[in-house]
Amino acid sequence: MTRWAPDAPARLEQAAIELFASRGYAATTVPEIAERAGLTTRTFFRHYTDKREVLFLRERDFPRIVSELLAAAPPALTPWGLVMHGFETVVSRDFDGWREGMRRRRAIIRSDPHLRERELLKSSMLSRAIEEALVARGAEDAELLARLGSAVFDTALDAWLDDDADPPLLQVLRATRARMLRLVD
Amino acid sequence: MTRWAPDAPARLEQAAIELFASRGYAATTVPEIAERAGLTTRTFFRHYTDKREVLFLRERDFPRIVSELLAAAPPALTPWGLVMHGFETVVSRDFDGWREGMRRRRAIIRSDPHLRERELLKSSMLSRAIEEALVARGAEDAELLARLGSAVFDTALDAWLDDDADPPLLQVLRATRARMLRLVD
DNA sequence: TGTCCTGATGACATGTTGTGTCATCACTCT
DNA sequence: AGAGTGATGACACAACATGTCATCAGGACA
Repeated sequence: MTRWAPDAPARLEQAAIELFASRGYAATTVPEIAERAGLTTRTFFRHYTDKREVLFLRERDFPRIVSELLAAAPPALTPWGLVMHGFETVVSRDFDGWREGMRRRRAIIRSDPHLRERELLKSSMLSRAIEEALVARGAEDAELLARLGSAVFDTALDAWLDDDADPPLLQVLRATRARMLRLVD
Repeated sequence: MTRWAPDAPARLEQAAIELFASRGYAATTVPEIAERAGLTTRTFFRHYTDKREVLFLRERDFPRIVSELLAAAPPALTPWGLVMHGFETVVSRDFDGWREGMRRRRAIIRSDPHLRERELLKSSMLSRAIEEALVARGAEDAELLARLGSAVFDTALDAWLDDDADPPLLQVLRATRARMLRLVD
């Protein structure tokens, strides 16, 4: 047990989500978030580089996770199969059950372009991690593959969050991948 | 002839590019940019909502242009053909010749995550415009098509800027589209 | 038991970004 | 000539973000 209440980052995240949801992102200030978490403004900025970042605590590990996943994947896969294998694995492990929380978070993010911007940067960093993992395995066209994979994944995620029937995300992802094949020529 | 020197937005853009290039994005302040353009800080923020935006003056018209292009495209095209038709048209009209300017701008944008973020938002807004144009023409899977198109376009643009042989962007775009077909399964 | 070290936090100061508000002044329209 | 328009200047100010030093609980170790 440490001297301070533990998990300052998580407490700040929780306080921020509550305030953003109730009075809006732009209308809540960092001092307000810090106070609700029982901390000071300065401490907020020690854990998060800026006000937007507090909504993306979970995303911090994504690039590393995907990177490890791709490095450990079966060697026989095609490059595109490898990319989709990574997404399918992480999706089966980490996503189902979080749907409601993700919906709430998405509603906040959609309410402000600054948050949308940060979300796009996170997605782009994930794409970059995929690209590097592909290069490490000697694949060609890593940049294009990573971007296409991200496009399919992001679209699947949106469809999953919008679908009130709440199917498994893995199923939506595979369907989106198949849709893509039918569309392009 | 107006009372003030014309083209305040363009002058601010020019001043900003010069300062960003010489001393870096983070190290130049808005008052410095404004002074170099012969204007005040307050006037800078009248023309640009924030410091990042000054690098994206040209992007303002993109969504409208693509939108009009897709609305006026031949009706016989497949949805994917329509998306790529839009990119191919705009690319042939507006891009060749700007390569050096775009390379300089890209170097600045890559130097700072805040600028990269804004660039991603612009790309996303373009994608959204494509999606809406597709919906207006009654296409299915508009979101996925727009995202895939953007992925191909962004990748082609990067390859074009990196290729010292300076081929026509249209050619690079078509090659990227073809590469994509070979990759996915 | 006492001392030193460590690391998270608080306290304070400060620079930068972004906005609200009102005044100014050249130009235009009538 | 006088009223209206619209871009800009001037000023005030809130919020964001960072640098720096002080504080203080707990662990390591003699």
